[in-house]
Amino acid sequence: MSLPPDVDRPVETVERAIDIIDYLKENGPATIAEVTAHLGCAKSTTHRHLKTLEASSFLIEENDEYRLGIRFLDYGVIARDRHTFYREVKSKVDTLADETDEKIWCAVEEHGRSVHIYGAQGKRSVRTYARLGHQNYLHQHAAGKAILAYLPDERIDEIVETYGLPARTQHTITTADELWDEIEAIRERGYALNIEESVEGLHAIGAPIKDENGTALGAISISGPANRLDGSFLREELPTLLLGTVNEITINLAHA
Amino acid sequence: MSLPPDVDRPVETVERAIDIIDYLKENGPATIAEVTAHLGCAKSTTHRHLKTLEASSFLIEENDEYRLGIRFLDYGVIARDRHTFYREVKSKVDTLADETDEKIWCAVEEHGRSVHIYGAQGKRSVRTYARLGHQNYLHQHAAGKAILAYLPDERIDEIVETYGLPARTQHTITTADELWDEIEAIRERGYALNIEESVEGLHAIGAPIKDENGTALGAISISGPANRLDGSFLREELPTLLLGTVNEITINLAHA
DNA sequence: ACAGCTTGTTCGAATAGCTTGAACAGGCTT
DNA sequence: AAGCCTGTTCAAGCTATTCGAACAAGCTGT
Repeated sequence: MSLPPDVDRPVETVERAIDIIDYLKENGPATIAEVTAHLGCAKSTTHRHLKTLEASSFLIEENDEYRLGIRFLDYGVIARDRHTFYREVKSKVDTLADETDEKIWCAVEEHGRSVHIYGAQGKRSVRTYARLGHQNYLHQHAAGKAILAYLPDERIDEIVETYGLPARTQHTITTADELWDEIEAIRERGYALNIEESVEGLHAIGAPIKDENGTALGAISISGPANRLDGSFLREELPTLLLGTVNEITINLAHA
Repeated sequence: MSLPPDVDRPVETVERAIDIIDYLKENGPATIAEVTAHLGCAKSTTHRHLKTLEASSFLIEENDEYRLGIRFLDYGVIARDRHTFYREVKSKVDTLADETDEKIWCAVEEHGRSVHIYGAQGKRSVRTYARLGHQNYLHQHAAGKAILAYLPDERIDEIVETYGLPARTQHTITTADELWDEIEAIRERGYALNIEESVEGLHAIGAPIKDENGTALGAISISGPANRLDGSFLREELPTLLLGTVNEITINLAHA
């Protein structure tokens, strides 16, 4: 139910419009001809679709090229602001960034994947592929694994079955057995570690934000270079700090 | 050309999908029944549309209600990052916020309206209706007026004709004559003032970021309470600071 | 406990409208 | 000036959307 549904008879015309949007997202601004070649339909069809999407400012035409409109930000920001704990989390994430000087992310789960809804950088924080709004596989990073470990077991199975366990580095968990061992460990510790599983040379720690039933709503992670985030700093100091923060958030949520 | 086009024969099925998305944006999560009532079509039609949009994670179903997916953030952030000067502007905006302790916004123009693509708050900064991604009328605020003043005259006419000059407060400019006088003044000064024209008790100053032809690509604004942003601070110190920053950005853009 | 209300979902038939492909207008280059 | 690109328009055909009824399932209240 919380995975993208297999629709029996989807609205194909809308699927085509989404295809256009996704193409422009992946490939940047494009001409009608380019989009037509991608869709494999008549040029006039593409034209009509592009103009329809442009009328709502989802697309913008510039020099005979179409690109995504900044309008998408509006929808995204509204979706984010409506998340119950976004406001709660934002200030705590900022504080953590100040205290640790590292990169902090807050991620939520949607359709069995994680999306970064807020990030704050400390003074020394690294820049990785991670980006606001970016979708990730749950098993590939600290916040995702923290979320995964606090979902119902059947849900975990569903997710693994749907998406598989694609690798990102040579340290990424790629088998169900490894994953269940890891989940076991996370549940005992209360937090997840990412030891170069998403990016070579990057370590991270993640802890879940749970609802009243103990199910994960999202997670917060601290990430930084492997040499700096290591030893007792990674396995004692940071966990204490992070779990404290997450605990505060959970309590505030329970009384909201 | 840079206004939302009047499409002769739009793809009505896509327009319906957009209508659904807009409804959820305005009204928050809704059930199929509620969306159906809004659309005025058969329940099965709504169902098929919702499921199609959910399959692409644009919508998320939770407890028999549909809401906007955080996925929109992804598209919005990508659209923003592709703007030539976003990176350039971001660090400067952060610096301005530190230096002034006030709220700084960067806006770009799309389809004759302005969209906030980045904002930074100083320690004392106020919170207004302004929001990341929010669309505004150009004539209603400082950044918008700064953009408007540095568009070609015909373009200004087009925009006024399309959107009119709706008021927001009793100080908002509402006639074309007033607007042209204001534009004249902005062009002479090099920056725009907003004296309670968007929010009662709020003053702001805005300056344009121009391309090599002198046409506005966007603008940066500083806003704060009327009592603090006033007198020589508003009309001398802040303009010097803002125009300096904007000038730096323009130079950097010219050599990018 | 059962009836009556919801809710979401499925399916066949009809027709609305999407797609097509050709033709047109305009701007470049050759 | 001819050719070849663009983007755009239009009529005709047929696909796919829409409709409305029927179904399953979950509540509510009698």
